[in-house]
Amino acid sequence: MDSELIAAARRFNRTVTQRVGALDDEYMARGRPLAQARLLWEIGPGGAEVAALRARLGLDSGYLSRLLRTLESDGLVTVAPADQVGGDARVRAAVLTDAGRAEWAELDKRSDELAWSILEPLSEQRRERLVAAMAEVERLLIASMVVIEPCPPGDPRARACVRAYARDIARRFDDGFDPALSNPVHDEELVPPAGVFLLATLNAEPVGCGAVKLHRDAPAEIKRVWVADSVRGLGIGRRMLDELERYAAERGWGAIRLDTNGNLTEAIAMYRSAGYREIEPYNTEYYAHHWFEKHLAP
Amino acid sequence: MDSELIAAARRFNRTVTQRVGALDDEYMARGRPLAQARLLWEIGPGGAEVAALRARLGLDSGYLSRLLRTLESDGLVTVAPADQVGGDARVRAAVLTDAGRAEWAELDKRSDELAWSILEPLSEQRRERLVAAMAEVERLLIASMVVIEPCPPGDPRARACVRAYARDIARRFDDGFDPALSNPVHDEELVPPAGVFLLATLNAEPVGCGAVKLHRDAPAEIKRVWVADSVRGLGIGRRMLDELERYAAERGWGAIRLDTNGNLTEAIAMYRSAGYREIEPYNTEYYAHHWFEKHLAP
DNA sequence: CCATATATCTGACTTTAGTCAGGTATATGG
DNA sequence: CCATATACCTGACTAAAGTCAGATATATGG
Repeated sequence: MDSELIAAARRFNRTVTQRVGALDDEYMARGRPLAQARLLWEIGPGGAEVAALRARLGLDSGYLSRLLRTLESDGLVTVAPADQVGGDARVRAAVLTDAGRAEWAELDKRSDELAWSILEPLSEQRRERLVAAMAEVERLLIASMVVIEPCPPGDPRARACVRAYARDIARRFDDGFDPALSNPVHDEELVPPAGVFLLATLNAEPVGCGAVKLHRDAPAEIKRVWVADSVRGLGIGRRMLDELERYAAERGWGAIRLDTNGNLTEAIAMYRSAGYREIEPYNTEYYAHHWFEKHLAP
Repeated sequence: MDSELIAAARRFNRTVTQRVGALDDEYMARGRPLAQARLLWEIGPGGAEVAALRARLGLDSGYLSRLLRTLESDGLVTVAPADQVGGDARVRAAVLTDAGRAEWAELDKRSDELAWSILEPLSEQRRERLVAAMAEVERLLIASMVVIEPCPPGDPRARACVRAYARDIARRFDDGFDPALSNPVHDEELVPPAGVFLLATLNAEPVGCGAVKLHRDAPAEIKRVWVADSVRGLGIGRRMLDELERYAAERGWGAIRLDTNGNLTEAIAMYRSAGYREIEPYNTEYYAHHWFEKHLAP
């Protein structure tokens, strides 16, 4: 723990978060209780399902219901069954009324004003620097908020990642990707003690995955490393790799391998920079052009 | 208003302040009501006067009193007359007890932990980048929070600035600074309509000043431009200059002048970059080596 | 000494935020 | 069709946050 870095991060938390956060709330509230204002904002011009609002704002179901009733009786919102095709009749969605839309537009305007009130006193050059630094902080904080945890491969979030992974490689491989031609990976192989499936999430949304098979009497094998576009370039892939290696090393494996397609150039660069060395083919994977191995410290 | 910059600042406000802010509060609270925790934190190991706490936390006087009673009855704090020499017997100060100090240390530790929990998931390189960007955001936000407003030259904050200004130049001039040798500036000259004194404040603390005399039938004259060390390099001096020029221009003056000492090299550079041109001496100021003038657009 | 201002305090109050235990209607797997 | 789960709801409650009108003691200028 570098105490200078920590001190700087603390100063930032204090000055920036507290002050800008308080300003933000003040601008948002407009005489209305903050919870209501936030809810109105979150519903937005396009409306939102009640469950989604609950998740995004982290509210108690009863509390949210009551807030919605208040906004409804103020004529800002209507709550009605969410009529998606073939939808679940229990699910309801909140939609802004005309008055609600006007109020939302006002909040939007005030949000712009707040942002401008921060930038306005600065010279043009400093404005640009501030915005660039803000963007950097934002991206890196997002990176630091990504959590990597074991997850059953059957979990819907895990499935969604694997599907996205398949779509991605189908687009990048020269001849597409037909799972039938590729060596299959079975769920049981990615469940302890045979292996593990790790899921990367950002605010509970899946944004990446990776798996390792712990082969008996053979090096461990990495599979399905994928990172969503939205969080690429933030070091998530590398962290995933580290976690998978650590998992294998902690269980006594001394080496770890993987195969990959020649078109995945950034992935290959990442493997090399992470200490992987190219080796002779150790399997007959149809889509593989390169095979890599890394020795693991015990 | 550049809408791209605004959008970026808004994103920052939302993601960063809301999330980090919420985390911050959570770490701070420790089962105790947040207001109490914040108050305990603000009192700090050195103690603090009640009035100072009220100002810093922006609390209602009655509310603060009650919070202090609660902390007192929890054995964390004692409130007693603030015995400064020759002090005001009404003023009271809060001081942490041993238990309070222990609790404060715990909050301090948790603050470190929170900061580290943000940095920890990142690679060393990204940590450094994040901290650098945080520092940049912080500095520029501080710059943007400085407010420049007219202030009576007799106001204690104005007096404090002028004293600091005199101390500063005394240190920088080759032969010190003796006000008796310098052309005097009287308060009445810095009060409308004869002129104006502008005060720069950061969270109500004075951090800079500047004044302009509106001479009859002669160019306006800038005096006493000073910026506190703590906010130097943030463009405050330049903003002060702009405001003074604007003040004179709006009232019909077409030119503005100033004299300065040759040792104040950054100030001279600033005048030049702001469009001032060196002219012949227009007064007999003992400490002046350079005289500048700028034409003002109507 | 008096009138007025100031620093802090107490008491009485309201609003906001949030929790928890059910209740109703719909969905789902067998 | 039944048991169980789920999505949203209502009612009853608590704690926290904040406001306001005085009360008390001290300061300050005349």
